[in-house]
Amino acid sequence: MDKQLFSQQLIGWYQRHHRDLPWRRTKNPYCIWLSEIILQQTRVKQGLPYYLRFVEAFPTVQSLANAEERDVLRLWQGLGYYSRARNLHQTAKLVANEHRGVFPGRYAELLMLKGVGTYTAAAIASFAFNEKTAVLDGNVFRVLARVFGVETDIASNEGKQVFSRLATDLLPDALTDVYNQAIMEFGAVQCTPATPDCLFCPLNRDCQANLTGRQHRLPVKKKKGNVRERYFHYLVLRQGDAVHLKERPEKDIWRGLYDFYLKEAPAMRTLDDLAGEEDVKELLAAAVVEKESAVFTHVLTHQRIRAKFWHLRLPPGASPAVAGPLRFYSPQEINALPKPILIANYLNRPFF
DNA sequence: AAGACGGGGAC
DNA sequence: GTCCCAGTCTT
Repeated sequence: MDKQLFSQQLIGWYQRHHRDLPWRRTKNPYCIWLSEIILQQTRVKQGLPYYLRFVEAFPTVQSLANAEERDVLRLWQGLGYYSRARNLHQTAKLVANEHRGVFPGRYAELLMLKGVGTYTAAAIASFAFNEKTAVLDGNVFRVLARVFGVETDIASNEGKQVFSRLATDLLPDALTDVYNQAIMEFGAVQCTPATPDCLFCPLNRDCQANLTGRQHRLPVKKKKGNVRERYFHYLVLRQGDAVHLKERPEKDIWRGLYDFYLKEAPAMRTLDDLAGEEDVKELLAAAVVEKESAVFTHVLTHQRIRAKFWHLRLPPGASPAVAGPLRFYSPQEINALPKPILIANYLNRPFF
C-alpha cells in the first residue's frame, strides 16, 4: 500500500484510540529513557506502576545515580530481567557523572549506553529529541509483517535487515515521533498477536495478512528452545526473629537479589537425602526442623524451578561453620532487600 | 546465530 | 499448556 497513506492511517487511528500514558506527556529524556527500559519485554499494564514509583523515588537522573544498587533492585522487584535495573543504575551514574546529568541526544550516542539497544536508542531519539529514526519492536515487526505480508523470520539477520529497511522507508517526513508511537500502539491495541481486530481495522482492505487469512501465521518467528528443570531445596534458617539470606551468585539467575540457604540437586530430594552433605548435616545437628513446605513451581523463560522450603530454627548463639559466617537479617532488613518473586511471595505467606 | 535472562497475562 | 510482551547482552 501507499507509504503516505499508511502513516496517515496509523496517525489518524492513534489520535482516536491511543491510551493516555504518563511517558507520552513528557519530552524529558530521563523519563522517556526510564519508561523504555521498564517496558522492555514488559506489558504497559505491568510496567506502569513501576514507572510511577521510580519517577516518585528518583525524579532526576542524579537522584537515581546517587541511589544504592540494592535499593534500585528492590524497587525493581517483581519486574524481572534484573540486568535492566543494574544497567539502568550504571547508565544513570554515567550520565550524571560524565555528562553532567545531560542525556545524549542522538541515536548513535544513545546506543552506546548500557541497556540501550537499537530499539530503545531509536525510541529515545525519536520521542525525546524528534530524531527521524524508525523504532522496531515486537509490535512493529507484527504490524509490518501482516500489512505487507513479509514472511522472513524476524529473528534472523535477514529479517532484521528487511524489516529495518521497510520501517525506515515508511517513516513519514513530519510527526515521526507521533508515527512511531502510533505504529507501536496499533500493534498493542488493534493488531494484537492472537486475536487482531481486523473487522474494525482501518487497514483491513490493504493488509496482506487479512486479505489472505494469514494473520495467525505472521510474523514468522522461530520457536523457543527447551526449558531446563531445576530443583531448589531452601533451608530457611531462623534465629530469633532473624532469617538468613544470601546474595545470589554472579553467573546464575536473579543476580544481585537475595534468597535463602540453597541446595540444588538434579531432582527433588528429602531432607534425609540432603543430609548426606556436610553443610546440611552440620545445620541439622545444630537446628530444629520446624516446618516442611509443599513444592512450589516457578516458571521462567528458560527454566522451570521446583522449590521446597524447610524451616530450621537455630538456638541463640549457635553459629555453624558452614561456608563462612551466615548473615541473618531482621524482618525490616529483609523487607528492604531485593528478592526474587518466588522468595518475596513465600515471605509474605501467613506463617511468616 | 543461539542462548540467557523474569514475571505476568491472554487464550 | 502456549505465546509473547515498547529487548539487550553474551557467547
